[in-house]
Amino acid sequence: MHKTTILLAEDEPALGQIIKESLETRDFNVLLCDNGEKALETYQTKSPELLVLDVMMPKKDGFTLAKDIRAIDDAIPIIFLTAKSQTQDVVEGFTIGGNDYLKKPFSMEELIVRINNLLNRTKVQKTSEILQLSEYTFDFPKQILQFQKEEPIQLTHREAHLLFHLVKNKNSVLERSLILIKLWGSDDFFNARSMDVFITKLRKKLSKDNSIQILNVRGFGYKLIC
Amino acid sequence: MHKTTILLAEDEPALGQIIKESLETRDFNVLLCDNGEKALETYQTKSPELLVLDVMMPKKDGFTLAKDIRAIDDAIPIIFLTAKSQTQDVVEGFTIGGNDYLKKPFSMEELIVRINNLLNRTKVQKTSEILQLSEYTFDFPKQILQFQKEEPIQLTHREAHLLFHLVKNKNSVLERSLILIKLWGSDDFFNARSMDVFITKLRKKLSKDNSIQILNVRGFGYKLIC
DNA sequence: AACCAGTGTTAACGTGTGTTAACCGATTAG
DNA sequence: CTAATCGGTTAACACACGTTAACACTGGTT
Repeated sequence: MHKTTILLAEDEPALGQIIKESLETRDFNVLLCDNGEKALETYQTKSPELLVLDVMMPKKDGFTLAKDIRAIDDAIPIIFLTAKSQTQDVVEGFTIGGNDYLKKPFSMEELIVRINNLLNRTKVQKTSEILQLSEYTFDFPKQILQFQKEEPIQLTHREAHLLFHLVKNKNSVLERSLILIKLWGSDDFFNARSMDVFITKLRKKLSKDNSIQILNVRGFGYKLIC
Repeated sequence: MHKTTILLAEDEPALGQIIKESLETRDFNVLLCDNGEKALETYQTKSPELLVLDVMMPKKDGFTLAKDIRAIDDAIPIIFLTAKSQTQDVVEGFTIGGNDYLKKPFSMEELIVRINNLLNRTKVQKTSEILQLSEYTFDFPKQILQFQKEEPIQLTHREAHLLFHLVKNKNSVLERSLILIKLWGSDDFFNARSMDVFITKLRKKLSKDNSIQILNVRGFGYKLIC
């Protein structure tokens, strides 16, 4: 599965690391830079989808950096992290287009909310949600599974989601309880039975290619190998 | 020059007055209400362009109020003012669409930035109600659906509205009950059957391009993908 | 008034999806 | 070896949704 890549420019190492880790637990891919120049380089080489920029930074401050990047890409969402001392006028001038800002100190929840907010607005159909599974093509948004050039199989919503999570964690174990909570809302006996049924269904639908297998790891969960 | 009208719902008189005056110096027209019910009334009679709602209010809290108003208008920007105690989950659930939130205490600059931010966004989005759907062109005001250069298909009022909401939420799930309340006024058995019929009609009319599909999400609603 | 076309609702019936149950085999602890 | 547990499979089931057609209502036309 495609992780959204976020460029984080923050010169204070401790804070940068905390934010980075917090975002990573939320399943973002985070590129941490400790000054504006590095951030610009990283932006150009790694093409992140969203920027979180500290305003006060050595080498190149957040606003100047944003200006430079805006000259190349005027759509990418930018979130500024500002200290109290920053004058409001400057901030305001930048809060147009895909921009937002957060005043330090802020909670991680606030940052995550703003990130998701901005991402939702600029979200376009992600080609990366069409996944290749050996000889199968799995289009998650369309809930379609196609073996080679055969007639595509329409998956149900549940099937698609379950498969999606399996693929996301392919070749590593996906915990039962995790998926039960995510798709069914709670890990109880009945939901677990229901999930078994869906595993069976997916196995059948994936049976045309025997290099793909959904393996059970007793007591832990499932592992999709391919 | 046209002043933007903002509805401010805040039960604490002192704070409400401060916010009102600050916004007025920024050339906004402010309608101050000290509870949710009054705010709903004011909304209906005065048609403000943006809402600033305190979450904790007597009579009708900010979230409930927002839900009610969203049923009528799903585009109007809403900013919630939340106390620290508010759980982040609830807040997050509301920070979609035209919503944002501010945690108390906040500075006036912060509020003004967010207001301008949301106003700018909705302005851009509002420009065109002629929507492109893969190979189809959908002119919502004219209720016309055209596939490539073929003869345009005239949609009925209901069809156009239903499609409009699907398109607006494309690639994400549009809740059944939401649309039932918005288009039919209430979510009951018969309206639900009626809606099914319209989904069928739309599917037929959109069938020329099979990259467009209206997928059902059992128990939740529909997802238009394209 | 009688007719008609267009629109939306209701009804009847059919299909699809997810849950539950029943039964079974496999694995592991005692 | 035996019992307990976990997972696999199939089928039955309930109910959400799909489809078609008949019906009712509206407003316009003759």
